[in-house]
Amino acid sequence: MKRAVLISALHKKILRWYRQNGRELPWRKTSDPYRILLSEIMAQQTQVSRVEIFYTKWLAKFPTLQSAARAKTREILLQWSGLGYNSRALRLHALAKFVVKNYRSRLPHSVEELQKLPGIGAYTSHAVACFAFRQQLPVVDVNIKRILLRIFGYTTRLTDKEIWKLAEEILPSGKAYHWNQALMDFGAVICTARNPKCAICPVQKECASAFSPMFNVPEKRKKKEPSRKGIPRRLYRGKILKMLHYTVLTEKEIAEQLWHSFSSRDVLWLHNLLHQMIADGLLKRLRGKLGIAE
DNA sequence: GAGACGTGGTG
DNA sequence: TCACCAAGTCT
Repeated sequence: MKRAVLISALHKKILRWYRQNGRELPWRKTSDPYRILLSEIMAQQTQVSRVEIFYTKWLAKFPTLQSAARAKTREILLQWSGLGYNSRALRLHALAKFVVKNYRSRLPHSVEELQKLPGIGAYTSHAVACFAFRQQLPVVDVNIKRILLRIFGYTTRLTDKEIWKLAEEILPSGKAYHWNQALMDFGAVICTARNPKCAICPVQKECASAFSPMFNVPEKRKKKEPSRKGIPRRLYRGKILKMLHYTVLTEKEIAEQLWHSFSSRDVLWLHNLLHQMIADGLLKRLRGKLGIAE
């Protein structure tokens, strides 16, 4: 099949699938760049079904970029609590303050300017430029990457640059918004990471990997993450942050809440962890105790 | 560029 | 059960 014919078929079939099966998501009904940005930040490494809940709660508390900019760090972290990757909340807070102060509360439109803002990388900058400002740009997230690699049958590793180039090449003229949204839904529902639904896939005939037994083989074995007493370090960070939402504690008091018994080496380990959380802007020291950052 | 970063769902 | 996975970014 000629490439142009293949791409045309993909456009037609995937866009039709999307019209019939696309998810109804709150940020697809708004043109407010702040709301669209919020949804994209929240969706980073987070399932959309969980984002919806936090998105609604957040907007009830911080309906505008200005209101988020004015908020205390404690309120920001409290609203984010439970969603994960708490640094995203801090970066969004910093972004809001910066844009209110330097850009008259208006988000920049260009990918280049967006990407200078905290918490916005390649994916989010393109997503905001396309979804909020309707620019004809490709978007590459984990879904779209997976779909493209499968359909075009790439077995060798592609660099990020090559994937983005491919995404740009197949962008249907004038339909970037719906195409990008369609691909992400398609990846979440049909072309899933494990057990993709090839049997009901609308582009089964166009796909180089349909029914491939190579699915379900993890790409790379993840190296074990740092942990203490069998509990990953990042879980400690989450627990500690929640502990300190409404109070301040000494390092010893934190240790007592974490562990039934602990050694001096455990205390040193905890001290270093807290030091890192302070460096990350999550916590601060006050009168010998730890609390949420200002 | 590999590793760190939260939390909850899933096969 | 438990390792993988989820609209990535930063260092």
